[in-house]
Amino acid sequence: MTAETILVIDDDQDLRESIIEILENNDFIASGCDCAETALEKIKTTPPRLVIVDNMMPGMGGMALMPLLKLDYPSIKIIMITAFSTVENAVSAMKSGADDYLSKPFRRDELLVAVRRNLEELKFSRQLADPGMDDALACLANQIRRQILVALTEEKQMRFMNLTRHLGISDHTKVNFHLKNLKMHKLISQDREKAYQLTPEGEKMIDCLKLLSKRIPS
Amino acid sequence: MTAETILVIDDDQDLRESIIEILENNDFIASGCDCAETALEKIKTTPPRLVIVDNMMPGMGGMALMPLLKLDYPSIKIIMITAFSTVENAVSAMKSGADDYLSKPFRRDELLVAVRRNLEELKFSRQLADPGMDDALACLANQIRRQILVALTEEKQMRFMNLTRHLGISDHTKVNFHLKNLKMHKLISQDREKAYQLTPEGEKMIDCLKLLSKRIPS
DNA sequence: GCGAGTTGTGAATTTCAGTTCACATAACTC
DNA sequence: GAGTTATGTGAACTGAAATTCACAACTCGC
Repeated sequence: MTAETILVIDDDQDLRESIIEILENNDFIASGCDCAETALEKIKTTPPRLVIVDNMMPGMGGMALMPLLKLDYPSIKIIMITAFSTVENAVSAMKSGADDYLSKPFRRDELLVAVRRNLEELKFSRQLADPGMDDALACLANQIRRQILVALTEEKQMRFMNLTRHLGISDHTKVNFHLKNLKMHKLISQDREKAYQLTPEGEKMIDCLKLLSKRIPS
Repeated sequence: MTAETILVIDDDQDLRESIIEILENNDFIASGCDCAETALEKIKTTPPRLVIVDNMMPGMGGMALMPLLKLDYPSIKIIMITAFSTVENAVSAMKSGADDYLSKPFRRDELLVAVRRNLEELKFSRQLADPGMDDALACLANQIRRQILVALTEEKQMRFMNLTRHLGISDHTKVNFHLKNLKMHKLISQDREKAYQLTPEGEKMIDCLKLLSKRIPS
């Protein structure tokens, strides 16, 4: 139902218009911009689902545009296209936030495959309302529990009182409460020596937190 | 304090040992494996901070190893090295979970730069215990609020009753409570027409949720 | 202007996470 | 084996989050 809008940013008018034509012939809603600066203006009023951006442009290049875009509109997918492509360039594009990377010249079906694949990934959002996430998120929404997880990533494993002192909490039963909570959610486990350690799920959580901390400014 | 351990996975013994030597000369703790299968065993007992893996190996290749590794140990950084590198290969390596990508032959300082950069990123974890994250996480730890955010990403903007019906909630004041909550946390805003929409922060949150939903199995 | 639907507020109540306290058992120290 | 530290449990208490209810203002069609 909602429109699959795509913005094509390229200073080469021929290429830009031919990409737009290909997209429109395949039932996408596409529009174009000839430079990164006007693209940013345009996105401010009508943010697209996906952006196709050329690397080499007068003014701000695609490589500089991507971090700006990801910062303000992290859900917009970015496909970078570039003429003089090298491995180094591709790697740094992906690290700068590109979701896909195409070398010029590319075939029309290469383009369409990349576009469809990236739009498909956006559909993930349907799952977000899953009530199963309540538990996971509520479990992390507590500073002490996060501190415990962090302590265990750093020290691999710790005993009870050891951990309590490490956190600087005088009431050991409070720590115990949160340990039980984490254990119940299978984020940490305890061996015969009574030492606590992260489970694989716990490691995943820490990884999630890392991602979040990069994205939540505050 | 905690050791910066690195595992080098390469079937070429000469290259593997020379990489280990470079790393050890620079105060890292490095060890090696000659294939992906034994690497997985080894990681199970002593997980490293970072893995350097060759793409082409007899048995499981580096490209197949990465998703397995990221699934069980998402916090381990992966640097892929490969002899016959192409742009396509680099792009697909990054999409499969590589954090960096080096083409053979590489200079020792290229290797060291990549290793140091990736280990540096791991230090992010120090921030995770930040109490400022309580708010953000608590706000998301509620199904109704997540449903609202998802609805607004899909529909761009919605009025009050419209949204309430969309969620299938009979009591409109309940929805109002969560809307107020989201508004207070600046994840959504309301225009003069009284329609609600996501703020840029709200978009970031949705993006975070998307990341989480990919990683939390449940 | 009237009636129906929309959008909202504030107070009362319920629910549940988190804290604190009092106590118990194991483990270790000398 | 007496004393001390480590580890843990259960019940009572506290407060914030969430729900429900009663009501009010506003807007729109007619």
